[in-house]
This record gives sequence, C-alpha cells and structure tokens, in this order.
Amino acid sequence: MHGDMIIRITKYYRILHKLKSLGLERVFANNLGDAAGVNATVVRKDFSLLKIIGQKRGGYEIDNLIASLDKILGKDKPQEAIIVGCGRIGGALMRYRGFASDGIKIVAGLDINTHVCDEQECPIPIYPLEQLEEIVKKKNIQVAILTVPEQEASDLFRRLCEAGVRGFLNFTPIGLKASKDEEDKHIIIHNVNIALELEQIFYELNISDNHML
Amino acid sequence: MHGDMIIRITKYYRILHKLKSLGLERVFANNLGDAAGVNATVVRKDFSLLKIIGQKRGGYEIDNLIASLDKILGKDKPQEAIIVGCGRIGGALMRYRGFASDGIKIVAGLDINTHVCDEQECPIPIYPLEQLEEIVKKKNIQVAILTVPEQEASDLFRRLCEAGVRGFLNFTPIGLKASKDEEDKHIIIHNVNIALELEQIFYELNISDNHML
DNA sequence: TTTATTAAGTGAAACTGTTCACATTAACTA
DNA sequence: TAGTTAATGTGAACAGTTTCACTTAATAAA
Repeated sequence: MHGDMIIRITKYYRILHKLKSLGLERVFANNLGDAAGVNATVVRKDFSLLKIIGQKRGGYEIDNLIASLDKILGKDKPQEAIIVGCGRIGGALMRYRGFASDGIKIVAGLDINTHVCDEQECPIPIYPLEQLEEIVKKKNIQVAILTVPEQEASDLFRRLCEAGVRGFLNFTPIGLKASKDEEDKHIIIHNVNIALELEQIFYELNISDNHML
Repeated sequence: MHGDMIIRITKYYRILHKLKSLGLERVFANNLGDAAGVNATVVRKDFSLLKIIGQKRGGYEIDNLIASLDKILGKDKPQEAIIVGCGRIGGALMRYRGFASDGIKIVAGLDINTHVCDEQECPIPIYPLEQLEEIVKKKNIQVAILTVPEQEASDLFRRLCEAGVRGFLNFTPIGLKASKDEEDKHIIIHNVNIALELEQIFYELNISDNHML
C-alpha cells in the first residue's frame, strides 16, 4: 500500500478528466507523469500494481483508465459526508461548490446553533448536535468533516465513531486517535492543521535562508 | 533534510509547550514519541541530527529543547503572513484565533471587495488587490495564504512571487509550480486541497472494505 | 564502592519507495 | 517482410527512512 500512491491516483484522475474533456482518447505514462509531477516509471508502476494495463506503444485508453480509477476510488458508490461544526470554517465548507465536481456530496451539517446558515445561500440542512447519532445512522454516513472548537473535538470524534463514522477529515488542532478498545484498524483520519502548515512553511524558509549564506 | 522530520518537529514543539504548561521540566524520548505517534528512536535520531543533546538517563530539558526548536522553527523572527482572497475560506481564516498561539500573525487581507470583513469581528485591515505589490513590499511579507477562486490562482501566485513572497499556503485546487525562469529553488508551496483529502478518505475506506471480504 | 538500572546515542540491518536499464510488444516505414 | 521506433512492463540497483541492537553515561541502590 504505497503511501503516496493514493495522492497520485487522485491526481491522475483529475488530469484524465481534463484530458478527456479536451477530446483526447489515449494518454502516455510520460504525459500523465509530467502533469502529475512524477516520473513516467512511477505512473507505470502504479498502474501495474493496480492491474491496469496499457498498450505497448499505444499508451493507455483514457476511458478505460477513468473507469478503473472510478472503481478504485469508490466513485461507483455515493460519496456522502456530513460537516460537524458549522462555524467559520465548517460554514465556509458548506457553501463550497467544489465538492460536487469531485462527486462528493455534503448531505448535512450538525451544530449547536441550527440557524448558522441562511437557507438561500446553502441548501444543506443543519441539525442540532443531539441528533448526530440519529442522522449518521439514518443516512448511513461513513465520513465526517470535523470543524468544531478544539475542546469539543475528542468528545464528538468518539460519538461519531460509535455512531458508525469511519472516515474523518479533522480540522481541529487535536491529534485524533482511534481508541484501542474499539477495533481501531478501520478508522481513517486525515488531519488538516492550517497553523501547522504555516509553521512548516516558515521553518522551510528559515532553513533555506540559513543554507544560502 | 528528512522530509517528515519537519512535521515531527512542529509536533514535538506543541507537545513540549503543553508539557511545560503542566509544570514538567524534563521529558524522555519515549514519552515524546508516544505523544507524537512515533518511535522513541526516531525522536532521538531527530534530536541527534539537530545537534540537540539530552542527558543519559535524565532525558531532555524541556526549556532547552523549546529554545532550540524556537530557533530551528524560526520563532525568533516575526512570523507574519497575508491572506489573499477574503471570501468564504479566506474570511474564516482571518477570524481564526488559533494562529496567535503559534506565534503567527496575519497582518493583512487582500480582496477585490475591501468590505468583506466587518471591522469589529476581525481587526485585520483588508486592502484592494491592486495594492498587493505595495503591501508585500512595505510590510516585507514572506508568506501568503492563497484563498482565491481557481481561475485567479496562477495569476496572483505569479504576482506574489514577483513581489517577493516566497512561502505559499495554497487552498485553491490549482497545483502551483514555480516557473523555471525565476530562481524557482527557494519558493515553498504547501497545498491544502480539501476535496482531494476527502477523496483519499473515501478511497481508503473503499480499499479497507475490499480487503476485509 | 560495586552493581543494577535507565535512558541517550549510534552504527548497521531491514524496509520502502524511486529510478535505472533493459526486455517486450505493437506499430510504422521502406 | 525486415528493420526501426515508441511505448509499456518489470527485475534490479539505488537512496532514503525506520527500526533494531548494542554501547555509553548517569543515577540509584545495596
């Protein structure tokens, strides 16, 4: 399970859709590699691993590729998520239009205050936090975006886990960990820590400066 | 420059501050590793590489450690950034209070509409986009957060580069690349692609399901 | 003191991911 | 049809990280 492969696959997927919309029918590992910023061999190795075969000298058929990646990325099933915490960032994400083009649908928001989002601007319903378990089970939610204040993060994480959510996009600075008493193996957590990203940038600039002199 | 080391350092840094606020004076590689989710040997290797030395049997002195990491992370210099594009996400970030505790200060916003942010809620001034170059140079800005619509991303990125910005936190789905005609080496770009993160989560859930049966 | 213990420090092994080099196959060319 | 070219496919070399196993130093205990 090569770590970065997932990221590359999603990149390939986007590039392929763009190429298709341009009218192309086949693509070479070389071009795909250039567009994704990786070596052509990496592309071939990835596809080889995924049992996707191309044609010697003819490259890969874009339609076939997209169909394969659709399946690998789970695009054949509905990709639905909820947003827990509809404050500043959560609210911004509720109004974000970019998910639809990736086949992702935000089906509900959860918040203490159910009126944080004005109806016309965002047509996604917002429910009170008490209904969390009910909503998750009724709508069979697998993925949650966690955009709540820091101090509520681990509590809500636990509740969501217990309700059956298995994928988390965590915007809180808390490092969430699946507890060992549950079968922790199948909980996927991605952390987006904006302050941490900035810190890294400052660090990298700093060492790049130091190396120069 | 070991890739993930930077991320680990910032994690250590946060943990150390928490431990310090709890009154601890020394810390062992083992504990730090547990908290950061890595092996104790990794911690020691990291510190060894950074010329940070501990005491055999006594662990590391937290104050010393923090002081060292302060310098390594560039916390001895002011860490200032601007937000370019004060729409939904940019606006949310302007009102985000978490930066200050990490020593990061957002000193200005740039937007077509200079009245997107109501004064009382966010005390950071917002300037029109035309003043971008002026602001960057006057305030000697090194880092910019890019939260503009997709189609304006690469144009603004270029303008920011030319004005002297060297670090970017890019929230647009565009994959920014430093052009080769400039000395591209010293431009640091971090991409935060929320839709892509979600896609990865769905993918990982998908393969985890497939592996189970 | 001497002995035992604890944790840092580090060379070497093991592992992971990337790149190279080349075999393979399909299409084009003469 | 034979030869050339262009691209895939993959074993092997390589590089970078992580982990292991061991040494070293400091403290505590006997």
